[in-house]
Amino acid sequence: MHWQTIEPNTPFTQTSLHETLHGGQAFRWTPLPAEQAHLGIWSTHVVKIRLQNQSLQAQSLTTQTTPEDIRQYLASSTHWAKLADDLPWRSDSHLANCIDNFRGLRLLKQPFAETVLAFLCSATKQIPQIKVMCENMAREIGAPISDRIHSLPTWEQLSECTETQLRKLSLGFRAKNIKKTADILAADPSLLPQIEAATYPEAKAALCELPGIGEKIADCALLFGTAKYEAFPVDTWIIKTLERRYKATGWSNPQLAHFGRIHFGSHAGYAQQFLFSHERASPKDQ
DNA sequence: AGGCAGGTGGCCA
DNA sequence: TGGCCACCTGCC
Repeated sequence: MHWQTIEPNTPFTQTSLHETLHGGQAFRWTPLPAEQAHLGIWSTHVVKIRLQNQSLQAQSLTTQTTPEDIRQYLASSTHWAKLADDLPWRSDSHLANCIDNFRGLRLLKQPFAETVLAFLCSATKQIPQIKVMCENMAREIGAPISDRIHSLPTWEQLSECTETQLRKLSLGFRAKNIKKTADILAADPSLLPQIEAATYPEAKAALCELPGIGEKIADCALLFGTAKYEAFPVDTWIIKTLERRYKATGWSNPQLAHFGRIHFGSHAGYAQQFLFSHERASPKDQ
């Protein structure tokens, strides 16, 4: 059990690492202030991460976890600085400011099935509540993987629960959607892998067929779970940003999504994450 | 005490 | 299409 270097000369700053792990892409990370580190859980992995002297280091608490598993989750081989430079910040001073404030921010590549589940929980919920729902599902349904730590349940495991059981996990009205989606996904285990392999428009259309998944949740699942960076989730935060800073007052959500794709380009979802982080951190700042 | 929160789906003009 | 509205739950 020791610290291993995951990325020497990492582009992360403490701020952008923190925002990447705790800013609403993933819901199973805990800050460890005493160690200046972060503890996270995905799939069957339990990992501590810290930034020290421009080096990103990790410690696996599960024996089967390799540095390559961690690099894949963190999308370490993606050239994030180049992706950010390709965004239209030269003609968009607000975007330039957001990129500056969160230099090194990136999009995680989480297990797709877990991302779909977490964002099915996200409807009209804030991050702390989504975390509680994920922990409840893991504790009560998921498989144990480490000392008092459980994986998120698989869709197969969820399909074996009743809606009533799920409601006890403070999922609220989301329980019905999760149950119905679980029945569909358990009956066809190839569906999510097929969606992940499809193009963005095909994948989004297929996801929106599932109960409780509309455009916003589909875009989040594709952006954070399949690395399809053209996905541009239109949520309450980005609506506020586009209204106030891009003068898009009174626009419909599809109009806002269209604007995002046109203005920010093929990696609009990456731009969205910078705007989202900035808006969340300083909603009133001009 | 009541409104609101990283939405979606149904219903009605 | 566009505008309600219900839907669980917890926090301010």
